[in-house]
Amino acid sequence: MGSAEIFGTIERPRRLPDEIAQTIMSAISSGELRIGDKLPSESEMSERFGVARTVVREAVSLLKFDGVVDAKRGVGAFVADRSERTSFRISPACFEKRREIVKLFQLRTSVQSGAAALAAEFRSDEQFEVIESTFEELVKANQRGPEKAVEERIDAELRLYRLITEASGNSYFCDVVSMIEANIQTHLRSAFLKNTAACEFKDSVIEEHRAVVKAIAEGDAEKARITTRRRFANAATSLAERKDFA
Amino acid sequence: MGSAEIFGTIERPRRLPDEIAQTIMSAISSGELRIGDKLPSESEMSERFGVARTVVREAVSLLKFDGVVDAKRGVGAFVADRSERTSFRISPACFEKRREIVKLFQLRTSVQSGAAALAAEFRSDEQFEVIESTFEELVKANQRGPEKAVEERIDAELRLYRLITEASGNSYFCDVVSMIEANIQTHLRSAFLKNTAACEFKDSVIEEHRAVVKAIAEGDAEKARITTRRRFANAATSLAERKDFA
DNA sequence: ATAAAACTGTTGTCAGACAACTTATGATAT
DNA sequence: ATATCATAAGTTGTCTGACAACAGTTTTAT
Repeated sequence: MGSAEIFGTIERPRRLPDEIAQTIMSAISSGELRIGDKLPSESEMSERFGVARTVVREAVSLLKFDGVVDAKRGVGAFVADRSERTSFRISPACFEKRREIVKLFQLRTSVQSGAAALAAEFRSDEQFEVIESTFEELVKANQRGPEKAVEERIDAELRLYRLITEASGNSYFCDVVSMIEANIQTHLRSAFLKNTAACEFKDSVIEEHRAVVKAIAEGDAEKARITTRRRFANAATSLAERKDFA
Repeated sequence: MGSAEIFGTIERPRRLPDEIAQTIMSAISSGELRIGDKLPSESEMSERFGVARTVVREAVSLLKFDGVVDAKRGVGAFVADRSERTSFRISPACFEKRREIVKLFQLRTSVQSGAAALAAEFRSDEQFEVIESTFEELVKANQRGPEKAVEERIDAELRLYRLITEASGNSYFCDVVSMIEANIQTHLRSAFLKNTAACEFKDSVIEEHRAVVKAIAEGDAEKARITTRRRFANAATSLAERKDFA
């Protein structure tokens, strides 16, 4: 447990453009820069931040690509309307607070249950075979005891729901889920990987998984939706009840 | 209707870095560049594409920011694992095909119904008042006839579900929904705005909206989820049945 | 008074340079 | 021959300066 405190959060060598993009972005979301406002010129920002103009350009280029700002040659760069945005991104900075993770779990639950419903409807037989065998792996890992097969268990769990999502036939679900999943996982892992796994190590959890797989086997979209939601809602609850959940 | 064919899709002055980022991105998603592969050096790409290195840098910087590639100084840039990605983005290029819009509708349905459920649970009374009055505006606009208040009707509809999403208290839902919404809307608008609106101009639709609002009023999360899903699933169906849906 | 031209400011692109860093190669010492 | 160290080459990160393309404003010429 102490290891988390010894190392703390790694501080990777931040890139200058990312840093500046974040700065501008927070100025926008804080309301300091409102919709339609003109950003300072690249030269001015380069002076103000004390970096080269190329760095500022890269930063602004990120925001343009996300549709956060809109630049007109010869005029300037302006804060775009929120509805112009073309990306959804999870800022790593938000993960200090447990509330953020709970919110991500809510979104995950919603999306994942929708994916399961589609999977029940549109899966191919080949896809289901892989899903079923992955579930069997999960069961087997679970039988080996709480301490032993932690990694295998988590791995099988992740694979299972990734496969289900892919079976939905909708790549948008895959993209959203994998992104949320990755964020939750990394930030949870670094904090208390084993405890989390051990805590969720119950037969009732396996039964919840089984219900999902069964619903998909039967092609029952509605049941797949409900069972998936139940599973993830319970996961969120058991997470929220952890006292070591900083 | 002809106007859409006369003008076709606008071709805005593409930015070079965006173009190159897309190129690299498609090389990755097509499997030409696999996970862990090293990208050509910036100098080499700048030669191959016939652009300055700064342009290539901006392009790569976009991909780095999205977590699609990971660059190490002194070594090179490598294709990252999919799970490292930190953004979900809808590529505008995908909108030629109606299937893509249907897929987006599926995701929208899932997310929006989850947001409605949360809204039913956590909304404040102030928030509900605004939701209710917006619904009243929608009803009023609807009563003015199919041809007259098209804009008002669409506007009220958008506002209504934006408010509901905000009432969920989870900003992630807002971000995802507003992004999907914007994409669907713009690409639908340009094609056949009025017909779509007129086609969905039925009292039954209003009743579906009313059911959602009622569920939120009662604080019934489950009912809010179901009614919202029904509404959006029907919208998707009526869209898919359009013969002028290119 | 009006129209054309020059000027200014901004974004987009280009070219070259150096710093920081990693890896591989070759030289040197044992 | 082997191990160790110095050197060189290659790559990303940053800096500097310049010019092109474009929009808006001011000045000037008719």
